Amino acid sequence: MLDNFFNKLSKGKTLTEAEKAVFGQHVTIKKLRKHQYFLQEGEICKSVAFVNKGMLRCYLVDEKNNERIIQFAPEGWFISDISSFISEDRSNLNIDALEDTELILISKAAHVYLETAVPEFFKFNYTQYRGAYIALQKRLIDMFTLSTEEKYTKLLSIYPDIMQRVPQHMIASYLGLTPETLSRVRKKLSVKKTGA
Amino acid sequence: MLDNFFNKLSKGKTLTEAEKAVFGQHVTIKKLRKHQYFLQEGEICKSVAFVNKGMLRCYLVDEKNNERIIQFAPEGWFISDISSFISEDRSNLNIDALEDTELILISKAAHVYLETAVPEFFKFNYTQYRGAYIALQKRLIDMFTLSTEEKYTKLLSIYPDIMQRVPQHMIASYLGLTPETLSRVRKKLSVKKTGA
DNA sequence: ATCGAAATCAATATAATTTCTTGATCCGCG
DNA sequence: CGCGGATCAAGAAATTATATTGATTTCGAT
Repeated sequence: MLDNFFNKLSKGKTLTEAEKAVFGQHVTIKKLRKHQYFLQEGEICKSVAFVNKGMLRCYLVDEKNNERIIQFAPEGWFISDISSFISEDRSNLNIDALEDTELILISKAAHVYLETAVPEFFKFNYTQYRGAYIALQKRLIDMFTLSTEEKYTKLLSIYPDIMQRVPQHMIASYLGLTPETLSRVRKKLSVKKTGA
Repeated sequence: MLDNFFNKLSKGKTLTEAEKAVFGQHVTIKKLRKHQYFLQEGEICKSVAFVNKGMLRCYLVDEKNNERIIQFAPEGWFISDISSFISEDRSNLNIDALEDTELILISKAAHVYLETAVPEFFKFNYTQYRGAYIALQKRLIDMFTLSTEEKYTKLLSIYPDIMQRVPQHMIASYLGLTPETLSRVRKKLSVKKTGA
């Protein structure tokens, strides 16, 4: 059940059976159907979720009422509104399932406990946040420097798997484009390849 | 905003403006998208919902993993797992939205308060439960005594509106039939009408 | 034991909804 | 001005949900 989770955590090192057991006791499984929310605007985010199966998206709703996608999270990824999780105030993000999904939830208490009880977990989180920070910074820079076309092709090359599973209009939303514009960019690209 | 709600409550009598204001303070609005849960198995039901717009269904999942629909709730109806609401233990029912829906939620504290503060509300609930009890008893009797065909036609005649808005396989589930069987019953009926 | 009502299994048809594309037009900015 | 992209509107294409049908099986009541 928790195998994917353990593999992810112990990348490189291995967890002892005792440590695995500790996780087993502090973690809960939750299944979401497609479209179901993990977190809704206004709620306090009570846990960090490891995606064991399926896929989620994290988005916010802007003034004009369109959904702006911040992040996708397929199997093997963690997702949460860390800000809300840590400071325990109301989230302005929404996180919902793009497919039927299975999550492994780590509550705040569990999180705190596990970080001390399993040093490996602490280190893991450290690496995780640092990595996430770096990735986000890159994304920000790309947003400033790349052309729309480049943003899209780069995205494709980094997450080809995700891009296949997600409807185009969500990719557009992730890139900050309208679906129409993305459709046209794709057409242009395919012409490039096909033609001379 | 709360007009439908007040109309329903004050059927016959009229609420004073003061009373309406009291309601306004103790009640919250919640919007659900199609498919979204109001209550999920395992949770404690924290409020009674008045359906202001849209429609919900209440169902349980049986041993064989099929959904058995207990109740539909279109606009103007109340829905909740009263058992869980009153005794505050985990529900084994699921309630979700069949359409985009707007609910008016009455928390337990609000419910208790309002019943004393607004005698009209107390009486209303009294009538409501009594009526619900009677209706349920009738349904039970019908389940025992009517043929499948009769159950279906009776359902149609009592809730023609609901039957139109709900997919057939859910009606089948409500009647305890497979979708195939219901489809055949309907065919037989239409032949009856059309033919000689 | 057997008849009939309904379940089950499998395939297909139909309908509804989502997703994608395209054209026309407009808008802001360097 | 001219470019990149938004907006609006209409269709097309694809996917998913819903409904029907036939063949076969199960099971309780006669």
